[in-house]
Amino acid sequence: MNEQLQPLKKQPRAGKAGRSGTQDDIVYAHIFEAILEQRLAPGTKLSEEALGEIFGVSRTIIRRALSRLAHEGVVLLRPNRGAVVASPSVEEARQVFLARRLVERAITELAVQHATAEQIAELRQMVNDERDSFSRGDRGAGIRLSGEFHLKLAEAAKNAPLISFQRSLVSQTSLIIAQYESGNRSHCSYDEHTQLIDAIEARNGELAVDLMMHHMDHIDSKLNLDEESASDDLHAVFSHLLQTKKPGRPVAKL
Amino acid sequence: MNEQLQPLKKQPRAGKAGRSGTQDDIVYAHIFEAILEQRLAPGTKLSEEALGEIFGVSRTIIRRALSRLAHEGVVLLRPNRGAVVASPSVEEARQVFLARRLVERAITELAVQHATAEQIAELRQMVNDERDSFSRGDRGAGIRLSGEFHLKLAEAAKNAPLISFQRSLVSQTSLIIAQYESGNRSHCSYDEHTQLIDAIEARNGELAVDLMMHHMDHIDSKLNLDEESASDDLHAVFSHLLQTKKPGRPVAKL
DNA sequence: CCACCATCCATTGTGTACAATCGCGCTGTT
DNA sequence: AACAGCGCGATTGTACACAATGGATGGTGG
Repeated sequence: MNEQLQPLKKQPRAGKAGRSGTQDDIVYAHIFEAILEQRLAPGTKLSEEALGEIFGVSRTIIRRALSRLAHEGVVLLRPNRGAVVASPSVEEARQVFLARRLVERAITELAVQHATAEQIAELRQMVNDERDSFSRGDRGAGIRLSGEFHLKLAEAAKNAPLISFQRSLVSQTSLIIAQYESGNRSHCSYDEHTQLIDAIEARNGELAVDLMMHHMDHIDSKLNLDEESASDDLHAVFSHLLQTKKPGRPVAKL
Repeated sequence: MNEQLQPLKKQPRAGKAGRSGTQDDIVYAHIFEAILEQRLAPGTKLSEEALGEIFGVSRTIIRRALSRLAHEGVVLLRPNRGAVVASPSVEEARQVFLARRLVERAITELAVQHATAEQIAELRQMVNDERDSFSRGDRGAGIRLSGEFHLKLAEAAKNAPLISFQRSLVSQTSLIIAQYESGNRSHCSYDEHTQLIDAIEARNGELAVDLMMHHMDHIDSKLNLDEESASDDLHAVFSHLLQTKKPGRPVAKL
C-alpha cells in the first residue's frame, strides 16, 4: 500500500487501455481491464482507499468509476460494505446470454442496413488486432478486443439505446467468459467475425443474422454453464470467503 | 431559493413517489417524477446547489441522482456545464421506440412463460391505479404508472439485464410522450393493458405478442414524430434558450 | 457602431475531513 | 465450551472547502 503510480494528471492516454478522457475513464478502463485479464479475480474486494492510492486520485474518482462498473454489472456494490468484482452465477450468465442473443440479432439486421464502408473497414481492423492478440498469447486483450468488435458492430447499427445496452452486455459477457471458459480454445473465433463482416458488406441480412446466431451458439457452447458447472458454481458461491486474501495491492502491475 | 424542505433525514417513504431506500433514491424519484409530470420542462437547467438546498442535502447526493438520471437518458449531463432535462430529438425518439419494440416483444414472450399468478394480480392492480389516475385527470401520474406497468411486466420476464434496459427505455419513452404527445387522448390505453394481461394469463404467447406490438403501434401513432414534427422539433432545438426562466424553485411542490 | 478581448462571476470538478455503519473479536455468563 | 452482548477498528457515506472551467459582461479599439 506504499507504491503509487505517477499521479496520471497529464498523461494523454495511459498505455494500451486508457481511452482519451478524464481521470474517471482512465481508472475505469484500468480496473475493467484488470478484471477481464483476471488479475482481479471475481469476489476480490475493491477498497476505495487502496485504489485511490494506487491511481493517485481521491476516493471521489474511484467511487465514480466503481459506480459505473457496477452499473455495467462487472462490479457488485454492496451498501456500506464496499465493492467487489462481480462473480456472475450460472443463472445470471444465462440471462445475459439470452439478452445478448436478442440484441445481437437486432444489431446485425440494423448494421446490414446502415453500416458505412468506413465502419466496415474499422471492423476488419479490429479483427486483425484481435487475431494478433491471440497469436501473441495475450488472452485478456483478446477477450477485450473481441468484445470491442461486438460493440463496434452495435455502433454501426446507429441506435444509441442499443449501443448502451450492448456495452453493458458485452462487459458482463467478457467477465463470464473469463470466469467460466473451458479449455484453452480461442473465444470469439475471429474467423466467424470475418465471415460476419463479409455478409454485412454484401448486405445479406439473412446470412449475417444466421452467422451471428451461430456465433452466439459457439460462444456459450464453450462455457461450462450446462451440466458440469457445479465446481465453478461452488467457487462463485464461496468466493466471498476468499475475498480477504490480503487487501494489499490487488493490482500488481498496470 | 430560500424555502427548503424538512431535511428528509428520517422520513421513511416520502409521500407517493419516494421509494424505500437512501436519500439518493428519494431525490432521484422526486426529480424523475417532476420531469414526467412536466413540472420540469425539457431543457430546464438542474443546478446542483439549488437542488441541494431544496432537498436539504449536499451536492454529493444530488450529483449521484443526476448521474443516475443521465444514465437513464432523462437528464443530459454536459461536462463543466451542468445538467439539463433531456429534450429528445425526433431521431432519438425513433431509436428509443425501435429498441422498445424489440425489448417488449421479448419481454412479452418471456412473461407468458414465467409470470406467476401473483405477478399477474399485481399487473391488474397497476392497471386499476392507472385508470384511476387518468379518470382523476392526473396526467403525470398516468404516464408514470403506465410506464411502471411495462416495467412490472419486464420483471415477470425474469431477466435482469432486460429489466434494467427496460427501465431506461420506459423512462425515456415517458419523457418523449410528455414532450410530443398530440391532443389529449389517453396515452397507454389501459384497455390494451388489460387485454395483454388476459393473453398472458391464458399463456397465449402469439396473441400476447400481437397485442403488445399493436400497443406499440398505438403509442407512437399518438406522437407527432412523423410529418408535422417541425414545430415540436423547433421547440426542442431552441429549448436551451428558454432554460433560464428564473432558476428559483423549479419544483414547487413535492 | 460593431467586433474583439480581457476580466469577473457563477457553477461544476476534486480533494479531504468528519460522521455513520458494519463486521469482528473480546469478554463475561450460563 | 458455547453463545450472547458489547465495544473497537476499519471502511464507507456525507458534507464542505477549495480549485478549475466556461460563460457573461463591460470596456476598448478599429
